[in-house]
Amino acid sequence: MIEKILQPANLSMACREVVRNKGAGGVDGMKVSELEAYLHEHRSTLTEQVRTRNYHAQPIRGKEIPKGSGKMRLLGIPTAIDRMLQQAVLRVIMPRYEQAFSTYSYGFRPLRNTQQAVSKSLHYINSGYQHIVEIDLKQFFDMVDHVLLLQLLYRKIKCKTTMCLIRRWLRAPLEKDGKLIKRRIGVPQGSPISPLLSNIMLHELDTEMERLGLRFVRYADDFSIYCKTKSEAKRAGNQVYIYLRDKLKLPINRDKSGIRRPIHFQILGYGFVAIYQKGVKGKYQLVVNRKRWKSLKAKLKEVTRKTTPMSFDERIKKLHEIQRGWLNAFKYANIKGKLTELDGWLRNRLRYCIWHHWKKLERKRKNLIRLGVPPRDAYAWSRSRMGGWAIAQSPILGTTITKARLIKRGYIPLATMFKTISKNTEMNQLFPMV
DNA sequence: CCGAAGCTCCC
RNA sequence: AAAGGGAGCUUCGG
Ligand SMILES: Nc1ncnc2c1ncn2[C@H]1C[C@H](O)[C@@H](COP(=O)(O)OP(=O)(O)OP(=O)(O)O)O1
Ligand SMILES: [Mg+2]
Repeated sequence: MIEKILQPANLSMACREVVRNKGAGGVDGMKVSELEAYLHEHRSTLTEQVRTRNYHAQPIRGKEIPKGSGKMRLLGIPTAIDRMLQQAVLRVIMPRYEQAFSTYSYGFRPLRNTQQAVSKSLHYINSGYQHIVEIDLKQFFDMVDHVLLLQLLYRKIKCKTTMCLIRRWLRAPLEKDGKLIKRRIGVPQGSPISPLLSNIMLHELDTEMERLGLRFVRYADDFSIYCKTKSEAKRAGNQVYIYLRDKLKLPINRDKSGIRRPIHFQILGYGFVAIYQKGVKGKYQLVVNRKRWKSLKAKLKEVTRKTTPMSFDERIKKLHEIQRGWLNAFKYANIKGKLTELDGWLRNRLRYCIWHHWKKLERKRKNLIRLGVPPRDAYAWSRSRMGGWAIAQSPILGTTITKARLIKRGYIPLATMFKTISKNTEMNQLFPMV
């Protein structure tokens, strides 16, 4: 197996992956842009070192980054060379595991996405499984037990050299502000193979849940179990909790875990609301959760700030990029109404930018006249002492810089873009060609 | 089919 | 600065 890993073609592809990620360097300071040259020069000595098990993984560089809620996430950044070798290993061992993994596991896996996970969840809920055990593991990557993991790995990987390589990556110390820290547990958040390793660990959990006959969806360390009754849910949650604690040595995150009804359940950025319709009872549909709406709004706000120096066309272009990306991520949610609401707000933001862009009183007056305001009123409004945001919401801009005019100018509202995206994906599902 | 850039999302 | 795995979309080039 190690020969397959070290094959020139495999190494080159591994190298390319690392280079195109454009990540920062590790403890040796080698930039990813220098990696290709390094490989050309030292490929034979490197591969020989690996083959003879004389290759020693370098320490990983520790770097704290903020994660949403004021907490920090400790990244473990391996050197460019280690990242390349890990990519090479990954490309070889990933397929061997893929076939074994559960169909209900969706995170970190090729050809699988959040949409599939969420659809499965919605399907369970709408089939009457509405007591949901939600579990998130505490500090998941940091808590993975090396010994246990290596045992699990050995079941499939009999190649000593490959195992040796992986063991050394797990054992590699973490360098943080000049000090080397020994690690006995944890897969580094930042190593190319870590996500796969984490799935190998939790594959055991998947197997156990399947054995218990549970309906579940797992996305990395975030998983949910769907039950018909509350007592069933309690029992399932307890069994799984015990299994994680005793067999896998993984603690759960008590705040993010519990038993929920669909309306209070959130998964992968989505939420659920009851379908309000005659003759339909106990069915739910997908919406986007509050947090994601907030972050979208914040992003749109950022590019429609008068102080952000950008031309109107640049703003539109930027807005479209953000809109397209976000809408494609949530195209399966029922969010038309909310989008229309946001569109109203966004139009006012744009009016605000335009008004501010006119700057001079005279220009304001002339532009208002050009847009059909009687000269007297135009004069009065142009001298108004109201703040920009108040003006933007006032009827004067609403009737002059109209929705139609904004659209003519090239702006595509969220709701419109959403419709187009939905239509296209619908078409693509019917005719998967083109 | 391959490559570059950009944007979004999940963990 | 800040790493990684995965998914989606857009534009451009071969
Ligand atoms: N940028 C990232 N965002 C979220 N998770 C990441 C990221 N990179 C790697 N991961 C991996 C490592 C995490 O252990 C795992 C689960 O993420 P998450 O539940 O958000 O944090 P956590 O389990 O490390 O801490 P917590 O105790 O807050 O749940 O996903
Ligand atoms: Mg967690």
